[in-house]
Amino acid sequence: MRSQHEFGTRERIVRTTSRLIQRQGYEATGLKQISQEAEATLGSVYHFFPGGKRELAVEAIGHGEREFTEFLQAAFDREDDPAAAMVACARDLATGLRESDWLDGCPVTTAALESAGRVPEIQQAAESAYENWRALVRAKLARAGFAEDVAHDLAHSVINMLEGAELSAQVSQSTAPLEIAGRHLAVLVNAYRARHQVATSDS
Amino acid sequence: MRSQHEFGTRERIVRTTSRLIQRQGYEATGLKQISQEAEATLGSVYHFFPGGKRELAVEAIGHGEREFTEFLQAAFDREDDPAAAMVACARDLATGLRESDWLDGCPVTTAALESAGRVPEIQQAAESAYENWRALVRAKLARAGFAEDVAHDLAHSVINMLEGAELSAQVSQSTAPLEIAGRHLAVLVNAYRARHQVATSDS
DNA sequence: GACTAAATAGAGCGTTCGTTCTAGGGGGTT
DNA sequence: AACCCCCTAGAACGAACGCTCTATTTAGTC
Repeated sequence: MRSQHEFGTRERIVRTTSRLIQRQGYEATGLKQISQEAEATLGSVYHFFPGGKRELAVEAIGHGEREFTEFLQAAFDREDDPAAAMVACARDLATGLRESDWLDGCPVTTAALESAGRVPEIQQAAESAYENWRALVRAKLARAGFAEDVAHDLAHSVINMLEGAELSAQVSQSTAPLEIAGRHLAVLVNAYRARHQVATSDS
Repeated sequence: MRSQHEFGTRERIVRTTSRLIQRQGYEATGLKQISQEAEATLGSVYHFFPGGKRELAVEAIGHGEREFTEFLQAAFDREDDPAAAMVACARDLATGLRESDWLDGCPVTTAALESAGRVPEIQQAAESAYENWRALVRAKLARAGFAEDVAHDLAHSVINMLEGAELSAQVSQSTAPLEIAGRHLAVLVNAYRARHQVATSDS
């Protein structure tokens, strides 16, 4: 956070906006605050983003999408078994949330909800983020031998459960929802695996 | 929505605020808009809610909590089997969402995310809402014979999955996430039932 | 060294925000 | 009729909002 001197002005603005939107949402985040915390001026903001706040927010959501994609990818590369990977995801999500004093939830969700049906560009950026995350999970499950339609449906529920659990963890300031989510996702994944392959140990 | 002449001024203000917060969040909802749509004046708003916008928002979230509690209760009364009740919940949620042109998501979540760590009163109101909803699910599962700790954990994941799926459905303007969530919640619930009771048919 | 385009700088626009304030109506009790 | 009190009414405040505008500085090319 402190001193992002290694980044160019444009990148600094995007990163700052992404973090601010993650913590306080789209509406509560002002361009003045962004320019101050990014150590840029209002002139610079409008130079790089002539479309104003909306264009900047779309870019910031794209940044958040990339961030979480890397997070998922790392967990999937570390754990071979999909069920184990879900548990690891939930655990790491809980750790990150606690270490940020319950401030850094999903970098996309808040803006997505605020803008649903009101700011189409932002809604589309959020939809694209969710779709790409689901595709990542789907690919992981397919690689593990799950049928395509099963993997497609499971990917929806994995992302949705993680999303809901993170929201719940943030609001209740507790890691319990995410830990439970990890366990239950493993049970769910193994339930579908058991139907087509061999039985597995439970969580 | 149109013409709430049967309600008193105070009730009209609370209902309008709840609906506006549900659709566009806490920050984007102004007191002027509230007083206009509630057909009240600013003076009335401050008369009933001297604490201003925050006090009104807390009341509105409480109204949203009661609304969803009644929704859950109705589904639980209609369906005896918990797994079937989850499927019904998800289906009805999807129907309501589509019929509102994907505008009316969870009346609590948006404000909860916007205010997490910044507006304690609102965060607490949201936390209390989630806790009460979980208690309802927990009681339903306990009544169906689930052990207390199992019911406690399942209640978390049921609410979180519905929450995440509704968010996803709203952003992608599709009922698919909620339908999948209903099916998967039934599988999850039955997976735990199978461990302690008898095997059941799948979804 | 002169020319050009990119980037930075910040004053100021009109608007809207949450809030405060004082004044005015509408019934009920005495 | 006089009184009181709950409620309504809306003008006005300072602050903050997104955005526009005109300069000025910086960096690269001939």
